[in-house]
Amino acid sequence: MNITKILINWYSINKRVLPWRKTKNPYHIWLSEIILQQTQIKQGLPYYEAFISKYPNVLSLANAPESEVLKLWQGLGYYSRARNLHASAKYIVNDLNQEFPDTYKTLLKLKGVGDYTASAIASICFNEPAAVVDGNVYRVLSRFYGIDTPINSSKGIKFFKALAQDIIDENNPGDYNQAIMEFGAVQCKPANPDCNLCPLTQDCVAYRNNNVQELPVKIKAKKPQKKFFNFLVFISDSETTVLEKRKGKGIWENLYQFPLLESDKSLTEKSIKEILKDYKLTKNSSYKLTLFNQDEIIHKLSHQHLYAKFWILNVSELPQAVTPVPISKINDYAVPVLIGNFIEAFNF
DNA sequence: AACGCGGGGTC
DNA sequence: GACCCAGCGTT
Repeated sequence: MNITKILINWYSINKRVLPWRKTKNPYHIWLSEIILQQTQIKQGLPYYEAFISKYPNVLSLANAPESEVLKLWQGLGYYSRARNLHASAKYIVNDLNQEFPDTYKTLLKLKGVGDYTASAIASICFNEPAAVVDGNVYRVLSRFYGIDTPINSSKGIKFFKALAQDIIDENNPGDYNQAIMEFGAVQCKPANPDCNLCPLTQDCVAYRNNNVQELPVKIKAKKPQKKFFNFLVFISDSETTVLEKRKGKGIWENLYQFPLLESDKSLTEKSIKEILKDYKLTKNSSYKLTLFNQDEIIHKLSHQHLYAKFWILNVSELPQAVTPVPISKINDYAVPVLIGNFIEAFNF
């Protein structure tokens, strides 16, 4: 038996029961695929349920405000996925008359849908033989065929896509695609795969060469940068605070945070007070400054390590030119996990 | 071709 | 600490 048939057989026996495996509704499949980009099933599953429940179809998603979509996405990370999901829903409703794209080529026109996601939707929903290549597929193919071309080089990306396309089951592309991914997730795992109960060992080159653990090869990422974040948590006598919407291209675009002082190194109370002189805080310029966390909170992201301090700033009135947020409404705003954890811990 | 983008998980 | 996860868009 060849690898294609073995994988499909294995999948028919071993596949996990998941809500998006009960449907071919392209809206549902699309939503699941966006949520699962760079995200494990365990983490994404509750978000899928919440989105299906709140937005049962593409029209309801398109009609929602972006702020509400981001709030529902809160905690999942890679927030451009939520913004692009929402923008694409509007595109489908406004430009495509609510008709979901049904080919690899037209699916690619959706923001946030690249080669992987277009192939997944086209194959699962529309039976188009487009091979998916995700982290699982790279691992299974690099080991089975013994290929040490780096999977994140342009050469590797092309090579593995062509290889996957070569072995796809043209008559059953959706099941084949899901089979090889599920196999990578459950059997051919990154660390300590149990090759003793693997149905592919007969022809697995890495198994024969005893270098399963060395594959796939990946060009190493550079180390994350350190950044120092000082948040100013205003609390006025009338129980209001200040949140600002993050703009620009960096992390957490369009999410909310307390006013931020970013620096190259840790700021002291003295330097915070120095900066506050320029704020013209209140009519009588009196305030009380308290550091909430004596030790910096270290928030680790893939590309940055954030060292955060939350400064509580009790004032009689908020500064001019800010929109006050009633503290009672603070949980209506989409915030990064770092901010959300603080709000929960501080308990206002 | 290289980089930025989150947060949770394993080993 | 290193690495991974149903990747994508930008430069």
